[in-house]
Amino acid sequence: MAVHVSDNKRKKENITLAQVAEAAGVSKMTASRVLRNSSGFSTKTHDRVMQAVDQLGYVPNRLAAAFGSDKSSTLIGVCVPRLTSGMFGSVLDSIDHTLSRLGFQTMIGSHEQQPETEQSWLTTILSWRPAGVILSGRTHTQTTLSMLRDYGIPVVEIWNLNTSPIDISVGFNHYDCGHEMGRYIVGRGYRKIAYVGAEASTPGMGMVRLSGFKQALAANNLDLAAQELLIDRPGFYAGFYGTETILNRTSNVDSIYYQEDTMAVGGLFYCQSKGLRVPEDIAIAGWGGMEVASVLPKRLTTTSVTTQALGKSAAEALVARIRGEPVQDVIVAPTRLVPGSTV
Amino acid sequence: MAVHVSDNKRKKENITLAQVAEAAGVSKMTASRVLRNSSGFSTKTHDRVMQAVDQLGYVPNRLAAAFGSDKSSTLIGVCVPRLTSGMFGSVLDSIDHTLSRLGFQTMIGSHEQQPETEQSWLTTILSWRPAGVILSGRTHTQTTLSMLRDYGIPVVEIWNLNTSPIDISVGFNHYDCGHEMGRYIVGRGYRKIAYVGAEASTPGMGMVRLSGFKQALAANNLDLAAQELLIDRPGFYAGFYGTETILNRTSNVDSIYYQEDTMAVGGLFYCQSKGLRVPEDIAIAGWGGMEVASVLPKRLTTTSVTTQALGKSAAEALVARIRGEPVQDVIVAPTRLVPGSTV
DNA sequence: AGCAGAAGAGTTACCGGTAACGCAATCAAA
DNA sequence: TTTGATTGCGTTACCGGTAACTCTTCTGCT
Repeated sequence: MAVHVSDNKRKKENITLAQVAEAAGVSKMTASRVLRNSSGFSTKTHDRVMQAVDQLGYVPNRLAAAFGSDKSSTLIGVCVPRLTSGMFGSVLDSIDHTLSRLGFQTMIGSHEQQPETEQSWLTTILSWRPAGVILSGRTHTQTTLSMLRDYGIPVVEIWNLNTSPIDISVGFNHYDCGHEMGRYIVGRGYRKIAYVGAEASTPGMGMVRLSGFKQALAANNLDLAAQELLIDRPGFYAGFYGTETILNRTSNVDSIYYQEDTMAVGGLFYCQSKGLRVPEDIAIAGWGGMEVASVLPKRLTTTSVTTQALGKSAAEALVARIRGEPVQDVIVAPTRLVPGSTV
Repeated sequence: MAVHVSDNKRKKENITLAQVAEAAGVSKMTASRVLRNSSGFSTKTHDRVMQAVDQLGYVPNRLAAAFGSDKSSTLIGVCVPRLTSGMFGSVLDSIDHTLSRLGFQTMIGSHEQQPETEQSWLTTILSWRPAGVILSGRTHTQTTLSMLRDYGIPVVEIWNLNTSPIDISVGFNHYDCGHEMGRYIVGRGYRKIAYVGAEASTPGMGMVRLSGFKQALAANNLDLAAQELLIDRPGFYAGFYGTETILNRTSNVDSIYYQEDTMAVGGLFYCQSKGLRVPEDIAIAGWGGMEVASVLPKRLTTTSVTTQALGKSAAEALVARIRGEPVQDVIVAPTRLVPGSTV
C-alpha cells in the first residue's frame, strides 16, 4: 500500500488582519473594531472593511485573538461522564449547538465519574485559557476547586441540581425523581422492592436518586428488599445481569427500580426470558425517558428528563455570565414521572 | 433567587515561562527547550528547570505556543454526524482517549450528514489553527476540499473506507457489510426481502451498505421486495414505524434488513407487538453490533463493527502523519457478520 | 598543539490580534 | 462664539511562547 509523507505540502499564507486593513485603507485597530462589531467606526468604514474581508477571504485567527487578550476567548470546556451514553450525547449536542450559535467553541472531555480525571482534564483545558467551563462531576477534588477559584472563569455545573454551586448550577433534581418513583411504586401496591444500579468507579447521580427512593419507602415503613450495584458501565448488559443476580439471591421481589432506562430494558428482557410477567409478577421502572423505552412491547414506567433543555439552559447561562449579564445561579431542568405499563 | 455577577472575581496572575526561567537561572529559550523535551540542554539544567516548574506550579499557555509557531499546535478537530448516536459516541470516546494520551486535544463538532454544516464547522476549526482534522462526512463540498488543500494539514476520513482519500482513510467497508448480509439472508432461504433505513438529510453510509446488499440479491436474481427510507434520525422509533409502513404496504415480506441495530430492534418490537414470529414469519437483520442487541430475547443477526479500534487507528494515523512518520493511507477497520437467532 | 564539529545556552525577532491611550474633527449646549 | 463632550480613527505596546541564529565552551582526532 502506498505510503505518503505530508511534508511536501505547501501551506498557503493566511490573510491577516493587517492585510485586510491595508486593503480597506484603515488601521489594523479599526479593522479589528469593525470585525468585533465594537463601537468607534463609521458606516462607510464598516462597509469598506467588510468588502476587503470578502475580497481577500479573510479568516480570523482566534488563537491570536484569545492570546492577545484574555477577554476575547470563545472557547468553552465541557466535561461529561461518558461520550457513549445516549443521555449525555443529547446534552452535549444541545450545548454544542447553543454555544456555536452564540459564537463559542466547545472542547469536550470525559471524566468517567472520577474526580481525578476531571481534574487532569481541567488542567489541560485551562492551558487553553477558556472563557468558561461546564462540569458534570458529582464531586470535585480540592485542586479542581482551587484551580477554578484562582482562574476566575464562569463555571456551570450540570446534571445534578446543586443548591450551593461553585458558580451556576443547571440540573435535574435527582433526589425528587427517586422519591417520586418510590411513592408511585408503593402506591401501586408493591412491597418487596429492589434497586439495580451500576457504577464504573465512584458513585454518580444514581446514588442520589436511590436515596430519594429509599426515603419514600421509609415514609411507608418499607426498606429496600434487595439492592445490586454492579461495578460496570450502566447499560443494557448491566441491567440484564444485575436483574439475574437480584432475583437469584432474593425471592419474591415484586418490583425493581433501575438506575437508567437502558438497565431497565436489560432487566425487562431478562424477566421475559424467564417467563416472568411484567408487571403482574414483577414491576420495572427506569429513569431517563430514553427513546428505546417508547418502542418496547410494554411502555416502560420511567422518569422523563429534558436533556435538550438542560444543555441549552446551561450554555445560555454560561454565556450570560461571561458577558456579565445577570443570571440565576440555580436552574432546575424539568423531569416528569411517566407511568407506563411496567409498574 | 440570588443573582450574581462575576466581574468582581480576582484573577490570579498566571506564572509564565519567563518566571520559570528566571527561577531556574536560565533563559526563556532554554526553559522552553526543556519543557518540550527537545535537545540542547544538560541534565543539570533540565533538573533545575523542572524544579522551578514544580515549585511555581507553572501551567503552560498552549494558546501562546500554538500561536507563536504553527508547528506546535496540539489541537485536533473532529467532526461526526451526530453526538447522540451510540456508535459515534464510542468512536469519539476512543479518539479522544487516544489523542489525549498522545498529547493532543480534540475539538468536536457534528454535521448531521450535511456537507454544508461540515464546511462551516471546518471554517471555524481552521480559525483555531489545528494540527489536523478527522472528518466523517460521506461527501464534502468543493470549498471544504479546497480549504483543506490550501491549509495543508493532515486529514483523516473515518467511518467509510475510501480508496482514494484526501489524505488518510480509516473506515469500514460498508459495501462488503451489505453484500455479506445479503448473501447470508438469501442463503438462509429468504426471498421476499425488504430494507428499512432513515436519513435525516443527505444519504450516509447506510446507502452504501444498501447497494452492496442489493448487489448480493441481484447475484441471486433477486430484487428488493420493498424499501422504506424514513426522513428521520435512525433509531428505535424510526425502525418501529418503518417496519409498520413496509408491512402494511407490501404483503408476504419474509425478511427485513435494517440500516442499524437500533432500527432493527425497533422493528423487532413492532413484529412482536403484531404477533409475528421471528424468524419463522419474518427475519430481521441489523448493522453495528450494538450492546442492546445482545440482551434481546433473541440475539439479533447483525454485523459487528469495531468502533473502538476505528477511533484508535484514526487517531494514531493522524498523529503519525502530523509527526511526519510514514502511515498507511487506507486502513480497514474490521467488521464481522454475527449470526443470531433472528434470521 | 591545532582544528573541526558537537553540545549547551543566550539573543533577537516575530506570530496576529487587542487594550489603552492620544489626537483631531465634529457636535451640542451655554 | 466658546467650551466640553463625543465620535472616529491611529499609535504604541504587549500577550507568552518558539524559530533561527549566534556565541561559547567542550570534545575527539590528526
